[in-house]
Formats: sequence, C-alpha cells, structure tokens
Amino acid sequence: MTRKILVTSALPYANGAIHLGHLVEYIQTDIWTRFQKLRGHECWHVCADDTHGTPIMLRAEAEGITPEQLIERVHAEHSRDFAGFHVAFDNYYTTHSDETRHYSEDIFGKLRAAGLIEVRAIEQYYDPVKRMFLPDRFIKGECPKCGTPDQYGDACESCGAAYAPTDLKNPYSAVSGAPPVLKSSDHFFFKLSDPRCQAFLRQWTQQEERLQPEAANKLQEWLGAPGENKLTDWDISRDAPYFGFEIPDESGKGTGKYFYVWLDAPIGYMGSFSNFCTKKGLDFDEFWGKDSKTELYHFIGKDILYFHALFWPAELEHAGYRTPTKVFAHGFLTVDGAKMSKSRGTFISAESYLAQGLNPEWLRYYFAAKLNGTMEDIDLNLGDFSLRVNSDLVGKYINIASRSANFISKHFDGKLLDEHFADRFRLALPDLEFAADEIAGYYEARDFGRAIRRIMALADQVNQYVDHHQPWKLAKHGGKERELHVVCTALVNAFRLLTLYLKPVLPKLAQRAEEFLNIAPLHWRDAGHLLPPAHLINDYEHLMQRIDPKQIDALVAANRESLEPAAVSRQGPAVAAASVPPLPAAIDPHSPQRHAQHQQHTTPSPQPSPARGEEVSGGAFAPVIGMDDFGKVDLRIVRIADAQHVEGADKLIRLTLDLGGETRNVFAGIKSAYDPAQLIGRLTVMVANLAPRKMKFGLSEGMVLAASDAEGKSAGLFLLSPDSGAQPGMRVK
RNA sequence: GGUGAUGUAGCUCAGUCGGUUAGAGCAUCGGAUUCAUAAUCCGGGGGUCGGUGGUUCAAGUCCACCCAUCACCA
Repeated sequence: MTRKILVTSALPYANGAIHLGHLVEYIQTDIWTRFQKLRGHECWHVCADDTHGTPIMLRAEAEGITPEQLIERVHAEHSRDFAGFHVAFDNYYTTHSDETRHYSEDIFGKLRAAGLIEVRAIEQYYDPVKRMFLPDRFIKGECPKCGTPDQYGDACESCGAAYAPTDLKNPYSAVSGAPPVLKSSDHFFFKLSDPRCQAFLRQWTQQEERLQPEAANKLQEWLGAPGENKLTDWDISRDAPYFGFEIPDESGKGTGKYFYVWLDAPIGYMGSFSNFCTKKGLDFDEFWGKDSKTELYHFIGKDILYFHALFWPAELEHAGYRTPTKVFAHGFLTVDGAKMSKSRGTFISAESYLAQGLNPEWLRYYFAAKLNGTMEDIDLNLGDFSLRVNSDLVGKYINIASRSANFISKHFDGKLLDEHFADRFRLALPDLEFAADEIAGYYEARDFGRAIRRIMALADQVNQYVDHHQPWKLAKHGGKERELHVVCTALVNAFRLLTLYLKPVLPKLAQRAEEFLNIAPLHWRDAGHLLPPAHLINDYEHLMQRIDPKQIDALVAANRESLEPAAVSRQGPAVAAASVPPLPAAIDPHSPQRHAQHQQHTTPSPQPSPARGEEVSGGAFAPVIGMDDFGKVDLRIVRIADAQHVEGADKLIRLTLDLGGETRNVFAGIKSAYDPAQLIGRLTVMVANLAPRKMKFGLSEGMVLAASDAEGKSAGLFLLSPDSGAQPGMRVK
C-alpha cells in the first residue's frame, strides 16, 4: 500500500549560518524521507526559513539593510548549505510569504472565534531611546542572586539562577544601553489554560506512539496531574516595531500588533506545503484537513518539543486542522564529547566543512551510524569519525567493488556470468538478500545506527567470502575461469545490494555506484532480485576517498576563533548604543525566539571581526634572544578556577589559577575585554616563575598572557587558549 | 533547588523478560594473504558494567542512596 506522508524539519532561523548541529536534524530527516521514497511511498519533505522577530529586525538594521534583504540573503545561504549536504527538500520556502500569512490569520481567526484568544495588558521593559519593547535577552543587568554584572534578562550564566527581567539589578537595554522603563501594553494570548486545551493535550500527547517515551514523559511533567492546570496562556503578539505579520481585527483591519515569531513559525510548515501544492498540483486539504488520512511527521530538536507537542497541536485542533501523526525529537550534537565551541574550533559551519573539501557523505554516514531515534545527544568524535568512515565505507564496502571489478573487466569483458544466479547466491551469501526487511524496519524506526551496523556486518560477510574463495588464485591457475566468474558475479551482486541499503544515507555515492553497475536507479523492491545474466558493468573508478586526519585538523583550525572579538556586549552600555545588537537570539537557550536554531551555545560573533581585514600590528620586534634566555621563562597551562571583579579597580580581574595541584592568585588587566563569569573554567597560559608583585589589592603571583595591538589601531585584548588535550601544569615551550 | 536522562573495553556503541564465561566495530598486538587506494582474513590481549548498599538461587539489567555529565523547570 502506498502511504502518503508529509515530513517537516524544523525551520532554521534566518539569522545565522547552518552548522553541524543543525545538520543532524536535516540529515536525519533527509535519510528517512529518502528511505520512504525508495520504498515507493508518496513522501514530501518541506521546510522554510524562519524569518520574523526582533533579532532579525535588529540584525538587518545593524547591517544597514532591510529585513527582507537579510532574509533573502540568508535563504540563499541556507539553500546552498543544504544542497551541499544532499538534503533534498521538496520545497524550501520562507515564513515571510503570503501562504504563511494566510494560514496565520486563518488559524488566529478560528481560535478567536472559538473563544481561545484573550487580550490582556501586560507590563514589560521598554527601551525609551529605541522606542521598542525589549525581549528578555535584550535586557542586561546584575544577577539578583549573585550580583554578577552583564547578565541576560532570563537567567544568570554565573550562578544559573532563573528570574524575570524585572528582577535584574541596574538593568540596561542591550540595544541602546539606556535603562529600560516598565510600560503597559495589550497582548493577545492563546488560552492554553482553557479546559478544552488541557483535556485535548492530555489525551493527544499520551496516545500510543505519538511521541517517543522520553518525550511523552516530559509532556506529562509539563501537563501535571489532571486538575493541576499547569499550562499557562501563551503570549502570541508583539508590539511594533516588529518584523512579522500584523494581526488583523475581526473586520480585517490592522491592530498595530504583530504575530509573535513562534506563532507563525510552525505555520510555516503549512505555508511551505501550500506553496508546494500550487507548484505541484497537490491537494493541500488532503494533507491538512481535519479528517486527513495522510501521515504528518515533524522532526525537531528536543529543545523545541514544548512548541510542537503543546502549542502546535492545540492550535491545529481548535482551528479545525489535523494534528501531527508523530513528533520525532532528536538530541543535540556534541563534538569530542563537549558542547560545540568556537574557541576550540568545534563550532563548525556547514559552509566551512564543504569549503575545506570534506565529503558531505562522510558526515551523513557518521551521523547515521550514531542516530537511534531517541532524544539522546549524539557525539561527533573527530578521531572516531575518520577511523570509522575510512574503515567502514572505504575498507569494507567500497573495497568489495574495487577488488572484484578488475577481474570482471579483464577476464570477462565486463560481463557477469551468463546464467540465473539466485540460488547459488543465496547459498553463498544468504543474509545479503534476507536482511532487506530487517534493515527496512530499522530505517522506518529511525534506528539508523542499527541499520548501519547490520549493513556493515553484511559487508564483513562478503569480505570473508572473498578471502575464502581467493579469486586472485583462481585467476592465476588456468581452468578455473568459471569459478572465478561465479565468485566475482556474486561480489558485484553483493555490492549492488549493499549500495541499495546505504542509498538513503549516501545518495550521491549510490548514484555513482549505479553508473558503475550500469543500472537504473535502485528502489527498495530491487532487493528481491539480482542482476540479470550476462549483465554488462562499466569499468571501475574509485568511488570514495579516505579521510586524511589532516583535513579534520584543518577544518577545526579554520573554525577556531582564537581572536575572540571583544564583543560589544562586554563593553557595557556606554558604547553599545551605536553598535550592532550584541546578542542574536540564536544563542538564547530559553527564549523561544529561536526556532530550529539549536545549540548556538557559545558567544556568537555578531559581525566580522574588524581585526580580520586589517593588518594588526604588534610594533617592531624585540631584539633577538637565544634559547637560554627564552628557557628562563616558565610558561604553564592553567585552568582559570575562579575569576572575580576587583572592588575599586578599573582594569583588573582577580584570577585564581589552577596549575594542576597548585593554585595562584593573579591580577590581570583584562577587565575591558572579559567578563569574569566567562573566564571560569577555561584554559590559558601563564608565566609561572615571574616574581610575585605586591599590588594595592593583594599579591599577584604571575601573569596570564594576552595579545593586543601595541599601537592601538585595533581594539581588543585576546587571551591565549591551548588546543584541546592540554592539562593544567603542562609546560609551554 | 526540583524533575528527568545518561554513565558498559583506549574510542564509538549494542546488551530483549533478571539466567552459562558481558558483546561488536574501530584502535592495539601476533599471524595469514596480496585481488583491492596498506584495503582484507584468522587469532590474542584489553572490563570491579560510575560508586555503595539492598532484593534474589541468580543483577550490567530491579530498588535505595551517592558521584559525574547533560537537559528541562515556558
């Protein structure tokens, strides 16, 4: 039976580049979609850029362009990156579209008619200079709990406390630097607390197979026990100025309020699909109508489960649309076991990966080998990555074609054995065909890792078969030609089946293999038969290069930001006024500003660093010294165990440095460029044998090293960081 | 702080309903092989299953507590 399936990936925010963390999701979705298509189902994969909201507006303004220009440019960048990784959307659209506006107004109107929209006045911080209300992440101040300065309006990075922006001490606008004032304004709310929503969600979220078990448990937690009423109404409007869709009143006139970006983002799924239907002549209602018999799946990151499993189905249900069949949440990507980090160079953009000449199918394969359909995080271990790809793909799988093809072309003019081969093949390599259903089951369940393990076990069997029959010996001794032909025909057939099983993961490689095999594009049903007798194959050309670990090193180096820009956000209100928005919502782990903008964990680089294009001069070189002189300086790796402001000092930060057993107290003149809270835990380099020096604030037992422009042409101060692996106490020389 | 998840070989991961001596791939070591881009095959070494206590004839698996990491607390 042919299924009709609509698949979505979460919408990436049009405010930043696609990175490897994003790609987990798009590759996962793409593999699943390609698998469904190979199975012969009607399956559409749509997505779009998530284009609205304050961060987009401010970003465009900072770049001196219109929001429309910004999102158009980013759309092109995102499309390029996805294509580069063979993510084949059937439609990649934008939320800034007539279709998305239409369904946003439609859903809002229906919810209002159903009595699920309420207007309430709320008080919020307002930037009197910039004349706009401020999202939480655009308000900074001192943490109400621990007093750390320059913390965002929702949580403290130093002590982890969560609070409201109004709790901040000495708040200031991150946009203009001005102290914000409280101001009241009417907002539209979606009444999630309504008994209808509660009852519906309680039932919907706990339905069999609707969500992964971990996700269902999480939802249970959010919903609370029956009668507990834990859900609160959702604020879905924002005041002007705002880049988005204006909310119409009942007569269709503008209200001066705008749909909050998170309201229209999931509706972008509908907008994109509607746009696709128009182009393709499909029936939109067949997929989105209340009684739709088609399947609808959303692939998302676990961070946005709340939106997709609560707000979104509740909206759809009460606006008279179908709800998702299932929501598939995946975990985050870590690199070498840690959050992606710009200073370590593990915050790797899709663009840089491709620009460094790395093969996108290497990454697709590695992700596939790690994905298992749960919400667990997956780790990209860079060492394991090259070993595994080289061993599995080149050593095991590709090698089968490589070690059999020459015999076929040299001894048999490229022709396979001229007889029906199925029985003999099944006797020799029974699992190769029989595993098809099993592997299909793993793909369907999104347990790609298990599928890969099974496929590689098959490749092992094939290599054992080669070794057992030793075709090179058959080729040497006359009279064994037929036996040789049998063995090589089996190998080519085995290679064809392995290619089919890997095809959802490695579409490009499969295509080249199909050319080599001289066959039409493989479909899953082709697992049921072998190549025809006397089939002619083409000469073999090597299908995949091995990864050279040096390429990985180069990639990491290219993504490492050792010159961490003295970000605007660190310099406080005084200079922020004329600057770009310090903090794209992309990095915000709490604010729903971001949609699919997963895991932008670290400090963003809002703008190209001014240091990059210009020559940074350190002045004339100091006189030449010998090794002896240099050897007198004892440089050590240290971990910054603690960092504190120094009462009464303009430039100093008090550092407690861990040398791996010993700790030192050091005063560093780096306050202008660093927040103490951001220093804690990082590794740097210190002069360990510098004579202690008594300062007004205490004894300084050494110094940390930082780069700066001696001539003052370029602003900023840059601490050193060792490559990963360095341990506190190690000598630097 | 509360809630939840995770912790198994050097690395990445399987481990079903509690049931023989805890597995695989990679790495490493020894051997074989030379068709294949040094790929392949056979074999060896390598584990206090995060820790402690408990339930049980039997615990990686169930329970309690603790430790570490991560996430959520909208």
